[in-house]
Amino acid sequence: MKQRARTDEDKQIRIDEILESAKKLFYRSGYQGTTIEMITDDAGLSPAAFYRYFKSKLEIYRSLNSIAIDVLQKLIIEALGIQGQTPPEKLKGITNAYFRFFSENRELYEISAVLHLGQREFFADLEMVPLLEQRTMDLLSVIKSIIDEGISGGYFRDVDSWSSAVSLWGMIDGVLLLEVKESTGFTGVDIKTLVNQMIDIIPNGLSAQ
Amino acid sequence: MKQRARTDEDKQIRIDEILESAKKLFYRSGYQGTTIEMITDDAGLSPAAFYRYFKSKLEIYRSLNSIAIDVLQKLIIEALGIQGQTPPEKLKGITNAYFRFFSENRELYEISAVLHLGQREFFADLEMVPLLEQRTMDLLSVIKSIIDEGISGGYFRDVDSWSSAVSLWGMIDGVLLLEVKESTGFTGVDIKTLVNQMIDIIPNGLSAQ
Amino acid sequence: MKQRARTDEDKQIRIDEILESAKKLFYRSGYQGTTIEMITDDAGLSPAAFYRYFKSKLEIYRSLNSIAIDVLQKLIIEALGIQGQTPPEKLKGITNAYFRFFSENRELYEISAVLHLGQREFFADLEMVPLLEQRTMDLLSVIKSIIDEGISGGYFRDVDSWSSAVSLWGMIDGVLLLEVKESTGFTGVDIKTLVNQMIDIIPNGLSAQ
Amino acid sequence: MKQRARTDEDKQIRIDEILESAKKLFYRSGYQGTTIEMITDDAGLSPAAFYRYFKSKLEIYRSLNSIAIDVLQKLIIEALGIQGQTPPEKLKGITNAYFRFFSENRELYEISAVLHLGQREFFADLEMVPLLEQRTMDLLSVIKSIIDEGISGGYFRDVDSWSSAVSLWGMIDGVLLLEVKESTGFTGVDIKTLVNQMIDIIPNGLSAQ
DNA sequence: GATGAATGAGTATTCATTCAT
DNA sequence: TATGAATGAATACTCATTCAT
Repeated sequence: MKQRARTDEDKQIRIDEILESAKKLFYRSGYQGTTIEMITDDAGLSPAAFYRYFKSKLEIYRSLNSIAIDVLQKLIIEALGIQGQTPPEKLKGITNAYFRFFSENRELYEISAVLHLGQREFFADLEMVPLLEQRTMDLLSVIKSIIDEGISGGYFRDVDSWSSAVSLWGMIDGVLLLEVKESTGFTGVDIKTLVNQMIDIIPNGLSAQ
Repeated sequence: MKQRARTDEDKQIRIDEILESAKKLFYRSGYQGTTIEMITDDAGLSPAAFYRYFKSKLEIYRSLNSIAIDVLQKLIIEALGIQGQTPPEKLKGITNAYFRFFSENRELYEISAVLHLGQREFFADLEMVPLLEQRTMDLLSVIKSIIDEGISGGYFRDVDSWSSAVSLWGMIDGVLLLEVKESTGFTGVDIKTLVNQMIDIIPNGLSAQ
Repeated sequence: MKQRARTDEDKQIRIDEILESAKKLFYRSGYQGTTIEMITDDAGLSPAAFYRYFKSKLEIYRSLNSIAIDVLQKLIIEALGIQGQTPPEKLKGITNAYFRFFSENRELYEISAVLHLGQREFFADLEMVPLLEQRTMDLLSVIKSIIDEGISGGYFRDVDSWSSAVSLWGMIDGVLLLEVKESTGFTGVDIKTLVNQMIDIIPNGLSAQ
Repeated sequence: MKQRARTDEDKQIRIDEILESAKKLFYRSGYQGTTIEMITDDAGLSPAAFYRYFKSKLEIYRSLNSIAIDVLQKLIIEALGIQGQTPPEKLKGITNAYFRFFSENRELYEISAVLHLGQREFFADLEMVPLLEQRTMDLLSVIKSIIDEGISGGYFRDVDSWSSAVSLWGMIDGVLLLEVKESTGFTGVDIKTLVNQMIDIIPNGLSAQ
């Protein structure tokens, strides 16, 4: 039997342990492939104990999504906090921030960006969707305003800033997914190279002068 | 009771019916959300009959993946068959071919590009993965050779053609995923616009002259 | 493994076997006290097989209630079918019919009249309540019309026929419940005697002339 | 944290609080539907503390049964305490006393008369059952002696007093159960009317002179 | 004496797959 | 060949009760 969590601090530690186990296992085995028992085994608890800390499997999944969004947001804010950047530098900064999120928090990345693709079940959870959409909109707005700033500053040509922002977001995510799909393995190109390639193509394009 | 499949042709028809049902249902309900019984009900068969034609649920899923990649390959070959295209036109053609695959074969697209993300189970297969990888490599090689051709023909600047090819592939996929993730809905930008935006950005970049 | 139910007749037999097991066990152990496993063990099946025949535990419970009501109704119709009865004889006939239902179908009696007392859960099942209420109203209407007939025929004094009918129904049920509560045991009076006593008291009262 | 119960009096207060919570919750949610945690939450205690005062869930349920029968007995003694009543008046008094118990202590009524019907678990108790039976016998004896007194005093005809007593007890209970079963609702007759109807029928019967 | 964390034993239900006919 | 009945193995979640502090 696991030592009891007596203080509030102990309790938080216990919650964190469970979250950590769940994060690892969701990443490794997916949502459906992870059972409460796997999580509690990993955390050294009985399955029943899980329910003292989380009210359902979906709830812990949701918690991890929230955490993921917070982590990503913090990285992006940090990237934009550097003074005196030009709009192209800022775009590059955001791309790198997302890449950092991906590489330093791979488990959270997959949980928040990958696992629910094609799982209607999650979208049935009405609580989570608006949160995710709102956060995504926030990020897209930031990108849009950088593009606008770039256009009026003469850095970028006069593209439609909103659809460009959305499309860029998709492109970035798509490149990172290559690693998830293990395409980096069989193509023999590491993800960092691919991201850099994209960072080069997006502002400059492929065309010769 | 369904009539018996006596000839090989009958058998193929039966297989196709099952595949059709499975395709529809995997798309609609996801992999886990689709049961063998749902598939056989839809195809007008008994659950047991399923196992005469496919050895497991995973196997039919893999078959659909194979089909998907065949369809995509055919569309790409078709796009490249047009005579007298410049390399930029060819790249655009490939992008559009993939987009056609996405819009005209949405079910196959999701099955091959989305549903198994985050499902290790799928990748654990020893037989299927090399096949899929080989097919992907073929497509990437085509893109690479177009880029090479573009570079030597003075259309493109001197980028690394292989990593550019891989990275482009990811970018295209990422934009299409925006529709899957229903991001087109809440951002209010339709997928065609996003693809066009990308088709503009990839050769030309965002930068002003 | 149990022999398979191949024909429709076999299937009905299987359903009946399961119903029989469930009836016995619900009677013996109550609703909550009976598990699907107990039922299928008794019927010689696996728990999973249960769900081919009934969609849930509540559904089989509901089926048994329906059966109970049908049996009771048949007995009452039979009792009233005898020609040339006076209203007091008819009332006595109904009481005896209910008593027959009780003694010959004790399990169904408890399932339909006892088990759901004090279990809010059942009343949450919106499908069953109207059915039970409708059938009860039907029976009460029959009693009421007998009383009316008795009053106009000079057999009974001028009581309010509806509230008398309802109240009589309660009184009859209450006496039968004495057996359920095992009060007949420790009081040393058998249920038949108690019913007869009631059959004497209801028309004649306790008072001396 | 609840203050500690130091004196015996404190302890009794604590016990009463728990009983009060349990009474409310058993009535509201039934026996199975009530959890120890619900009770202790309501009483402002920890689950573990419950077990200092009661040895099990069943035990507190039984305690409430004991209390119920005490309350009922007191009301009946009170009813019979009125001087100069004839036997018919006494019988009516007892019926009204039981009705008062029902309407003024509805929670205890349901706990003692309803909730455990069909729950063998409850009757499996070796200690409680004799107590309840003894108390019931006491009440029945009182009724019997009133009937005897009525017979010898010329008020009642010469019925078997013991079986009449038992049967009357059942009839009274049956009418009250109509309210529990919510039959008063759909029949549109209130319980007071039904009880009065019964109070009229029992001495006088239905028959015309 | 009091707490609340921890758990064992349970429960209804699901589903890919097999097998008797 | 085709069927659909049958099932083993899961699996999320619950709750009375215990126990370390």
